[in-house]
Amino acid sequence: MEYRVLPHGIEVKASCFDLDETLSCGQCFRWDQLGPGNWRGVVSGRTIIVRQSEDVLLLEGADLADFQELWRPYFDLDRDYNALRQEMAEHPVLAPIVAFAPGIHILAQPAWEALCSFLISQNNNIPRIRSIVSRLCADFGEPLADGLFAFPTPEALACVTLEQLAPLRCGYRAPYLIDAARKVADGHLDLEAIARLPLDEARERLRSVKGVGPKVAECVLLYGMGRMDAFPADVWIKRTMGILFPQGLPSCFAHCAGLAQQYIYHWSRCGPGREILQEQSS
DNA sequence: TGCCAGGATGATG
DNA sequence: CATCATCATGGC
Repeated sequence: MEYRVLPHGIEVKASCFDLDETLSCGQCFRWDQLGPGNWRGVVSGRTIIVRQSEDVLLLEGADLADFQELWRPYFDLDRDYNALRQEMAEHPVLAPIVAFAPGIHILAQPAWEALCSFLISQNNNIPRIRSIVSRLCADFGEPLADGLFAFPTPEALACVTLEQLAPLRCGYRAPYLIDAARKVADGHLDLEAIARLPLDEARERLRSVKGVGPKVAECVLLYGMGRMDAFPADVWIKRTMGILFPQGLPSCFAHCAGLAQQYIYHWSRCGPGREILQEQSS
């Protein structure tokens, strides 16, 4: 991964990365598409516009410190996705799935934001998740420039009442958010520490939050805690995604099951997987 | 109108 | 341990 500092931002050469695929595949809910290869988002209280043409990424307005501390890990620019994709492309079942969206990276989102986002996501659809998260930030997050808002802190949400959350229209999930906020704010749930626990212990800790079931826990682990080995392939991919692997699971699942899961999800939602899975189930 | 959407929960066989 | 109704909301 090469990069250089420009007066108006950071330019990165990122092979095997597609901005549109990465930001629209359903792993994040706070990016707005301004055009093809052109997005605006807020991460960790910082606003940015990102453009991509070919394999060149432009982080508009970011300085070197921003890049090193935030955007470089956020976009997971140091992982060898070429090798991962190649490994998956050798598998007969996984190959067409990976080929549908070969440029997906797993974003390293803030754990607290991931927890809230995927609490809201349960039994919900992506456009509505986005609108609820947007209202959550506008109502309880710190205002930034251009009418944007930071994601609200756990402390800010910990003292909020159900009545105050009502305008979000997030339904029965509102008490889940408050429970999570209180547990994080009072130190009962240390997300930084949980991220470093063995996978099964981290799971168990996350599940202590109301509304965090098997699915949400894996999403927080993968998208908010950098655990690429989340979504255990043997119990998850086969059962939940409805994908069968007659030749057995490819070896890459051992260390990047989460990425494979995201590929499969995107493919089953937007790609030919929709029809294929329907035929299988009927 | 009924069904679905990045599910989880509590009750019941 | 498996199944099942229920939960709030909005789009189709």
